[in-house]
Amino acid sequence: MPELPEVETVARGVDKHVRGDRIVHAWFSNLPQPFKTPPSQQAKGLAGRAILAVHRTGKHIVFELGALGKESGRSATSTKKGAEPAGQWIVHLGMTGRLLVSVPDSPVAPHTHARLELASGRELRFVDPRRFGRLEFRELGGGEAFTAPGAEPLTIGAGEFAALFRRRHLPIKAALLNQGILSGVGNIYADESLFQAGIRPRRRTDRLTIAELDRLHTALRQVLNQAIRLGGSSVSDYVDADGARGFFQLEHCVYQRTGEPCRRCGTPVRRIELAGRGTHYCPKCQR
DNA sequence: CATTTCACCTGGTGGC
DNA sequence: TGCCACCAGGTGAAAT
Repeated sequence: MPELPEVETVARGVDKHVRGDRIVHAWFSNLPQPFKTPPSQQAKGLAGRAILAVHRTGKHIVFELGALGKESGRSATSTKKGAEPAGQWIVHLGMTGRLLVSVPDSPVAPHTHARLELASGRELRFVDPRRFGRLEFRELGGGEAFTAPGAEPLTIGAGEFAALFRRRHLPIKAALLNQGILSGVGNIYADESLFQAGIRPRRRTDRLTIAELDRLHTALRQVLNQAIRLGGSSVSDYVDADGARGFFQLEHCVYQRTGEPCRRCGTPVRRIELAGRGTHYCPKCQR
């Protein structure tokens, strides 16, 4: 489910509900799959922490956590401004992960792998049927704060953007999906931005002109920003922190529209396989 | 090295 | 109704 716009939507929603709250108790399933840090270690690490803020980096949701101990840190510690995060909880949603803010007595969905009980009485739940998601806890002694490996698509400039692709020899779609180059772009927004830019997914990055890379830079940011405004794409089961669906799927021009007429020229949308992923494009509008 | 393929999982859909 | 093939928002390890 989750690419940059969906992850951004979830992170904003979670932040709104849990910023300033405190984790009273954390429960984790004991399956091997969705844990980058062993569940027992996460449970111990999270209990008692204040949640300072929640934000997105690439496709990761990062919880900035306060220092442990000092019950109800109201007195002495409250005066120091901008407390440094002492730990981080990092959530990657994989394909089917959901992060939901619930009331504690609401029914627990199948495939719930984490439940964080909060001081406010709310409960934060991580649900992930396919278990491609990842949960990680980091103690921040000195450094080691999480950073996404690739460039942020929404803030990168046109020149830097073009430079990312200059001397590579892979299809542009494969490059867009590579998180080490750009972080946050996935299958939907790769296809949609290439359509907006009029570029075929198989074109090799080192054969694209500066003008084409400029178009792609503009198209990508435009597509991502509009998707964020619409709360992301709910293709099958994606929902935000409140369980609400997004609406950008109604704006898709090519993604999962195989055989349907191109919204611009009417030519049937074509589907190929590229980099192991279903890839959709208009053979007339994209060259 | 850089690039490509495949395994990791569950569930929904559509054909027969 | 059941069975089966195929598809799905991602990514790291293995192969080329």
